[in-house]
Amino acid sequence: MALGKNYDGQDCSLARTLELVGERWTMLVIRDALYGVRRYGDFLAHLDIPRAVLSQRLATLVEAGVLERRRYQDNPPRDEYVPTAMGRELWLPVLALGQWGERHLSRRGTRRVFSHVECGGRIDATASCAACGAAHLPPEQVEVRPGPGLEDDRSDPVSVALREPHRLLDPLP
Amino acid sequence: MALGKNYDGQDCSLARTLELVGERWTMLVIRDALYGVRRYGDFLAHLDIPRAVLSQRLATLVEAGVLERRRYQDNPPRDEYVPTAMGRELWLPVLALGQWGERHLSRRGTRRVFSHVECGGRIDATASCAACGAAHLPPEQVEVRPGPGLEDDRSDPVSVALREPHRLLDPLP
DNA sequence: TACCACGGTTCAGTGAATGAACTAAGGTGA
DNA sequence: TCACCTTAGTTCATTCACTGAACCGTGGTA
Repeated sequence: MALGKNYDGQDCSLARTLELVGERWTMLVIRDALYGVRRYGDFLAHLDIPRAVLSQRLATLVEAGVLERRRYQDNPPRDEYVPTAMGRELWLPVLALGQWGERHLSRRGTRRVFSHVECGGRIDATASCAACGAAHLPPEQVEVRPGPGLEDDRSDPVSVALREPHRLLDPLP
Repeated sequence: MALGKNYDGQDCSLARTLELVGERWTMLVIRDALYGVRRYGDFLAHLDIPRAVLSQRLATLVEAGVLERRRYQDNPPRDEYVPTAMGRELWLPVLALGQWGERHLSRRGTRRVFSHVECGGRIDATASCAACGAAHLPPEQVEVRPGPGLEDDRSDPVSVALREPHRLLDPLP
């Protein structure tokens, strides 16, 4: 979203949520973080987002407790951004929005397939496994792989890595 | 969201979805439509949204097939905006986002309680009934009522009407 | 005839997004 | 030692969407 991020007078959890994650690019940053993207440069390469906007979004999400900024090496000092428990719970709305788009906005086939790591069953828009019936699966138990409708010719390393099947939240190689 | 609505190069259903429903105000318009708001003036009164933005959002949503514009009286000619099947399926992501906000951004208690009309059980973020176990309930089977955390002192007729328990999609009185 | 309700459109001003250029800290190779 | 590279930003002029107030048009109503 953007431009005046406050929906004053809306005593509604949805409005509060959108003030935080409804700005332009924010939800895509969160999706990438759930996919295992952690470094500034990787978000940048994969999203084609203006650097200034990325910096601002990451700072906002860290301050809100959705992402944690964590030092992963000292020489030179480098930080990575990792979803907190609060951030991991955004998995459900992110999935629901994406699945809605798959159903209604995709003329080609499925772009990404989500499956339950334990049984291999497909996962639906409520994060439940069609095969074993497990409901509301957390991202740690979900694997993504490209579907037949994915038409992704991007050659940056992040896009290439995301074309390999991998478990959600697992950091990119 | 807003400002340059296209996330070019993102071959992702989430990005496609956000191009449509991720602009600023759009998701709140959809929420209101699911709550039973149908008329231009009612959206306007309840959301405090600039008229020009509301007009543009309604037009976009109608063109995309999320809302249907429907004549409800001829003298004078008046139209209303009603969610299509496609729009009703946005219930799940809208609920998931709202419930995330209830859990993580609400210091007071629950603002709105969703329950299963058939059994009265509470509904969770995946639209499943905690009491009878029915999963992925459609909005027609869900009732909203104010929760203890709702601190809504708005006095416009729409806010007043929405403070009464009512079934989703049922038009306001 | 005057006025009102509803559903918009128009427009000047504001402020966020964009994208290119620049900065800074630190490592690497010759 | 010097030049150069990588990563992670910041700065800044430009563009463009949002804002809010004013205006418009249609069709009742008093």
